[in-house]
Amino acid sequence: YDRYGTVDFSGTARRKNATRETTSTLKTWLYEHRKNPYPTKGEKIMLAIITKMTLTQVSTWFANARRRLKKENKMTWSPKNKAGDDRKDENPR
Amino acid sequence: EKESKEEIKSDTPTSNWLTAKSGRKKRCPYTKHQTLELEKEFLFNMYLTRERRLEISKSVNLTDRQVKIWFQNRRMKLKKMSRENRIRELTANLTFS
DNA sequence: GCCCTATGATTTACGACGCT
DNA sequence: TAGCGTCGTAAATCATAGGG
Repeated sequence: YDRYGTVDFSGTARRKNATRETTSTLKTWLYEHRKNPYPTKGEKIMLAIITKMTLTQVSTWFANARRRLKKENKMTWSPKNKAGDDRKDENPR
Repeated sequence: EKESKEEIKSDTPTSNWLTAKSGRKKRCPYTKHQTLELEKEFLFNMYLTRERRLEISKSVNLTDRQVKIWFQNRRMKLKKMSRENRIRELTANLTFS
């Protein structure tokens, strides 16, 4: 228990769901890039800034979104190579 | 604290890991005991020698490869936590009055 | 308040690439 | 080449916000 720092101490960030605006922004990006829903690091940073989320949260959001879309048979992109992933064109690392 | 039935066979023990076709191995959550042992070792050293890794894998009943990957993932987790703490501190000093 | 389940985060397991 | 390193991700699982 207590995955986040302290057990409720007024002010200790407990997980919060994304706001409607944030979800809307990310869903829009996802839909516009449905053929390749893998934002590059630069794109993630941009999305993180406009949604006021952290880079990690943006990555997690996309990972969950892709997987849940796939589970509902709504995968609109090519399966990506095997598992794990594939190179991300622009400045890979 | 009773660990109920620990160390249950990890589906594919010694039998194979590569013999039966190469599907990706299904994720198998480690027991509290296994995690605790790995965590203790990590506290001692973040990087394992081949010998040490072999000993550990035997003691927690995981494959050599699983232990190697566990340490790799653990180091990534540590790096992520450090990053977050750094930013948290920075933000706190900026916001605190 | 008491379930639920949708959602964000964490835990295993790899593939691709790096370096020695 | 062998072999272990990091990085990004998939998939499964976990924890709990939040709405009925």
